[in-house]
Amino acid sequence: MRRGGSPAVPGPGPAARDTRQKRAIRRVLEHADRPLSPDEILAAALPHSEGLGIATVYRSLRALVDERWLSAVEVPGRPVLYERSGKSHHHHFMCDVCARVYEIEGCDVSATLPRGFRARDHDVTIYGTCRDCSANRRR
Amino acid sequence: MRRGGSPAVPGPGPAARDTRQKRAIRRVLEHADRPLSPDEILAAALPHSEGLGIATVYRSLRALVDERWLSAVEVPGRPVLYERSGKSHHHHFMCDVCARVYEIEGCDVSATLPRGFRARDHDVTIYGTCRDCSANRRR
DNA sequence: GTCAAATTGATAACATCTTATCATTATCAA
DNA sequence: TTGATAATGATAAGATGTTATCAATTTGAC
Repeated sequence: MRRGGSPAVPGPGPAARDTRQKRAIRRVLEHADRPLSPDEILAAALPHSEGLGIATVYRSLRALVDERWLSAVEVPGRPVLYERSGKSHHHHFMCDVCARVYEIEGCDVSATLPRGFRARDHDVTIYGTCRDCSANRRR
Repeated sequence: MRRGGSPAVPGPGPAARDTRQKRAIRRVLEHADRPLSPDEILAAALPHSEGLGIATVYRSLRALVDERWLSAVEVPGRPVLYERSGKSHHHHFMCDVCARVYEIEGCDVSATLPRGFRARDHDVTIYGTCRDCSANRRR
């Protein structure tokens, strides 16, 4: 059970200050109900931190991933998304219409690999129409 | 069973010539045992068509996808790969070591989607170590 | 063989996403 | 409050993948 008290890096590093920007970004990610892109995170955090810049978002995301507070979610054909670490095993649903990515639970995968292949992990992405977009289209 | 005699575009377009370059590219894809990236296709086709350029590879790939001779395969965090169309339903395995992508058959997925979500398709990507890399590492 | 025009290859230009730079500002231990 | 310095924001620069440009070449109907 790899958890890493401190990041894999040597020393504990410099100070690490608690800023309005980082608080806003963490806040957004704590309350997100789906993985978010850096742009979405910026947009959602701006109201809590006027003037927040995209560079700070990227910097904070990198730091939060390093300290394992965040996990990167990669979906085919989209930029990397971010979600809180430590969630139970789950997969993702990408809406054809709005391109948002949702988490889905209870997904079973069974595969037989060729001789000599060893599996370490897997991703499942389901494509379709999300609830909002189904409703808006009335069909 | 959508097959499209002619591409979704209006007219049948201009001539369409049979060139050494296109033949080389089609040949590579016909004999590939896994989805290939544009760079891999260029490298594999070069011996059959000296001086072949990457621009021609991209042009040809686009044309072949348009006429449904090729399908694009998207894997998280990698450039788009291409494989022959018309293969039976299958998924992909990406090697952690060499980053090559293989096709795998016989993969079952079952998921329960939230109310209002409708699935249209799905992708499964399994990560691990391929046969070559397992063998080379002797462990 | 001719020749209009499709195709090619080299490369510049784009698109997109991410990181580096640096002057300015904010943090927080003392 | 002070002050060393971490952090920020604007933006340039980088990385990567793909497309456009255009002169030169190749194709193929005649």
